[in-house]
Amino acid sequence: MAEKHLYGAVLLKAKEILDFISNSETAPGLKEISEHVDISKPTVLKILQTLEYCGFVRSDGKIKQYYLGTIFIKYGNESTQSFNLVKIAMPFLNKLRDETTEAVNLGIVEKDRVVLLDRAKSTNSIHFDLELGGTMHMYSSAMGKAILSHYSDEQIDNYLDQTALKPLTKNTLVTRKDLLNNLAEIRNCGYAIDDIENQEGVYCIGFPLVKNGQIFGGFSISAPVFRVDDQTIANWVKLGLETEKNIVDQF
Amino acid sequence: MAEKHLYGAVLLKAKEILDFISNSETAPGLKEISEHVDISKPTVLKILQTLEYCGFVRSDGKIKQYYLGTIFIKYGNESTQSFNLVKIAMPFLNKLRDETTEAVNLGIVEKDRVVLLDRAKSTNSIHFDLELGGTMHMYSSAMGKAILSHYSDEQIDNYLDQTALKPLTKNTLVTRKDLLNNLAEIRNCGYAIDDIENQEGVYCIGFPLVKNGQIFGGFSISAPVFRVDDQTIANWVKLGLETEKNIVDQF
DNA sequence: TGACTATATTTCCTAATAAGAAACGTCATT
DNA sequence: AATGACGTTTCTTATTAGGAAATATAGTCA
Repeated sequence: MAEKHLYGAVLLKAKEILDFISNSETAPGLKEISEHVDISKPTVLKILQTLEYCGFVRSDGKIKQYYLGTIFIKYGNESTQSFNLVKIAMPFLNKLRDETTEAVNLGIVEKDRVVLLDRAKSTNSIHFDLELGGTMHMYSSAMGKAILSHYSDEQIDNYLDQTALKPLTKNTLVTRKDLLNNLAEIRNCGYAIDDIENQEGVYCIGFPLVKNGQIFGGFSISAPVFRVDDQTIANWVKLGLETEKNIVDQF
Repeated sequence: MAEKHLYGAVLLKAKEILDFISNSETAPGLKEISEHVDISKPTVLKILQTLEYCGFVRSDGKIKQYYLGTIFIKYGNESTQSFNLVKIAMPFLNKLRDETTEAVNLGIVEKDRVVLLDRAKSTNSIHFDLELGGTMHMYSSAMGKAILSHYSDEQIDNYLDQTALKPLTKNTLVTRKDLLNNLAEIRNCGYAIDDIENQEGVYCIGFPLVKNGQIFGGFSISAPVFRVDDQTIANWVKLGLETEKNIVDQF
């Protein structure tokens, strides 16, 4: 858990607890939390009580169940709004969603992963939603590859040295060579294709957001693969590249 | 700050710091944070470093500026989704937004305040958005009054004893008598009106969500007052009451 | 109903952690 | 080159944290 000498042992424990609650399918109780984060029940209880006092968790029932507190809705919204990129890009991305009817996602890279900052939801009844604030690998996602393609050779090497290319679907690019070739193509054509490389059944086209050689984010159009054909792709690419230009001009 | 004997002094401090960052218009630095939360610079620094390690804050620049971390986008989304109410109500509220073109807000009460869980944004170019996760007083907001009207007399007394009725606009109901009369009306007609009582220029109609005598939330239609007239209100009330019924039936 | 089980909560003492004054770096500005 | 404004490090004392074991409380089943 710890790394070097970090102050605030309680904070690190609180983080473990919040993450565990966050990742639980069903709201956990004290015993379950205590077991999974490997901290004694009394300590976990005391931390949970303080977290609840702070509004970081809320609890229900006699045999208590813990949920993440509503204050995170506020914090999350503020984190999103702290990115100028979101304010600038979303109007264009909403328009792109209207034009394509498909989900349009906006992200940045943080610690080698793509973080989904905001999105415009698909208007189709059958669609996949990415979770806000969720993360994806760069190597498997359209947005990630679009961004990665604008890294320097050294940065790419660095990324690849630290990242295991695990297959997420049967199409995931898992060799350095395949990925590097793909990145060269992307650099050339200006957009990235994720043909069911990141998630079963999902096809994405990703675009980088670059100004003065500086990459500051990316966006993607995301659709169930059965709604995708060559003509559609050509249209989405055209619309996406226009959108990209509009966002970069405003930035 | 503290109340009783709470474990985790560092957590309480971290909360103060996060709240200060959250409430700052512009991203603050160490000195500014230290001064405002009244904790020494070294201590604040150490807490910030741990918060950054946890992903709770991110920082920029040499003279550092701190922002809320993107992990809160994830936590916030999960907090929202942990309410079944959101999953059930939002499809109906999106429909209501489409029918009215105005902002439709969904909330619950937490610690005597209305918390905005989710919303459907107005499709009009001129509109006010409530901030996700933001809170409002019950006494001044349509949603709050709609919910309060379903409290027992004792609960209402309790609320009023603990709450100062401060005027937020010139229309805010600031006397116990006026508010109690209004609550009686609301109980009678089934919806609440906020006629610029909570925020300048904003008119809202609020509806309670009640099942088996149990109030579990509320929603409101919210519009700039210049778009509101008697006929519009009558229509919104009708649509709102239908929506209310649909949501309660599903709950 | 009463015994049993599973979970939450409290107690209490030792070991570990936190706090902040003061000194030190670092950068930008003039 | 000097100034000022901030971030960072050091170090010592006072405070806080941790968890074993005991206790309380709710739910379940014979």
